[in-house]
Order: sequence, then C-alpha cells, then structure tokens
Amino acid sequence: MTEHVLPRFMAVSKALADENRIRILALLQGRSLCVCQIVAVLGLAPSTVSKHLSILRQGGLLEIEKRGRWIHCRLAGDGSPAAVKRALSWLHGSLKHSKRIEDDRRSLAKVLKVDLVRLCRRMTGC
Amino acid sequence: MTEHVLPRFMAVSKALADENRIRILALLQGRSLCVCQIVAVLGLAPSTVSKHLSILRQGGLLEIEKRGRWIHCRLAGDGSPAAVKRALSWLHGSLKHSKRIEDDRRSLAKVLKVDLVRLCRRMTGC
DNA sequence: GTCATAATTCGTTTTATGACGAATTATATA
DNA sequence: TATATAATTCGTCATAAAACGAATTATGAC
Repeated sequence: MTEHVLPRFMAVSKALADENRIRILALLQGRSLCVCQIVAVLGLAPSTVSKHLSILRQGGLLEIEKRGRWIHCRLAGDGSPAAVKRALSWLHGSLKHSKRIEDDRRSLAKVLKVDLVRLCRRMTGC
Repeated sequence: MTEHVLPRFMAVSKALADENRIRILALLQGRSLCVCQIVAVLGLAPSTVSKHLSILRQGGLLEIEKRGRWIHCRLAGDGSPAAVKRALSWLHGSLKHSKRIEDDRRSLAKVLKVDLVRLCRRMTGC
C-alpha cells in the first residue's frame, strides 16, 4: 500500500491520452526510430515532438539511446514495470485495424528509405 | 482497417486520464453504486461527478441502470469490446496497492452503511 | 578551434479540461 | 396535483495541455 502507485499510473494514462503520442508509440512497435524520423512522419514541429517524447519517457513507456548526434527511441522493454507492459499491449492490441496508424506506417516506410543525414537536412527546411 | 478505431481508443484513454475518474472506476470494481454514493466518496459537486460519469460512459467503460429516482452505475460488462475489458483489467491490476484507492474504499464502506435516502438528503446540505 | 546540425528548453498563444453553482429535467411521494 | 429531490445540462471561471518559433545545448565534421 504505497502513496505513489496512483500518481505513477496517472503518468502512464495521461501519456496515453494524446493522439500524437499514441501515433508515436504505434510507430515504435517492433523498431527503434530517430527523433527526426518521428518528426517526419507526424508532421509536427521538432519542439512539439520533443515534448511528447519527454512525456512518454516520464510515463516510462519509452527509452532513448544516444547514438552520436542522433537520439534513438524505442518502446519500454521487458525490464519495465508490468503496468507499462500491459498498457503497451493494450494499445497495440487495440490499434491493429486503425487506418490512421496504418497510414503512418506507410509514411514511415517512405521515411526509412531516406538516408538519415538527408532526412534531417530536409527537416530544417520545413 | 477502419476510420474510427483510433478515435474510439482515444475516447477510452482520455477517459482514463483523470484521477477522479480512475477513483470512480476503482470504486465500482465488483459492485454497482448510486451516483450520490460516488459523490459522497469523491467529495466533488454532483454536477462534476455527473460530467465524469458521462465521459466514462462515452468511453464505454461504464453502464448505467435507472432504478426509480436513482441511477446506478457499474463497470462495463463481459459484452463490452475487448479493448475496454483490457483497459479495466490493466487499471485494476495496476492499482491494487494504491493508498489513495484504499482510502476511498474505506470511505465507501462508511457511505454504504447510510441509507440511500438519508445519504442524498445530506448531499443537498453540502 | 569553428561550423553545422540534432535535439531540447523557453516563452507565448491557443485550445481543452475540470471545477462549481444555477437552472432544468424527471421521478417518486405526499 | 403539488412538492421534494436525484441527476443532468448550461454558463462561467481557472487551470492544464498542446502547438509553434526562437534561443540554447551538445555532438560530429571540417
């Protein structure tokens, strides 16, 4: 019986309460992505995406890894709390047939074909 | 592949993104409650609780049944979508050791001892 | 070292959400 | 029928959240 159980749960549920963050989590299913790749798919400002990623990390749903100049994101792994794993499994199970998510996946497929350096150059232009 | 999958999911996840709504769902675990009983435990204005209940219903997490002058609420049953059932199971699994939720339960135990008619009379006084 | 650039932080604006009380609706009881 | 009252809807206010651009930080390339 502890004080922080509910706040922790709320951090996860609030993280899941925004459509763009759900899109991010769906994009990351089964793969790791660079921030700029996520930006490219979502079509939002980098600062906005950065904020979303920070909220997802705070909820424990996301892990990051610095690789040189780029930051790669992936979903929380097996080591994460059961509550987080169940949330992700709920999410992925529920969104299997979403057109919006499928559109994002298609968009991602195109983005993945572009070299990272060229992709990020393109970003600044936007 | 349908259009409304993501909006439906968002209706559920947004419904779960408020602490007081989580408290309501936790209170309703395994029992049905009258609106005025929920009001008594949460300590919020009836209009506020009513709004919360409406959001939970919209998300499909809650069902209501009119019994005379009172409206009784219960969690979504076995007939509800898998996404909803999984959300509820995630929630209940995650909050087992929450002090706040446990306090609510104790508060509910007291409320349940009061006759419904007298309880509601007391409400108007507040 | 200097420059380019990936990502974040900060400040601001707009929009969404939660809270309440007053008014309304609907139902049981006198 | 008239009254009491459980619950909702409506209007309003205060707070929180999402979006952007500008400025900043940090890392690799030259």
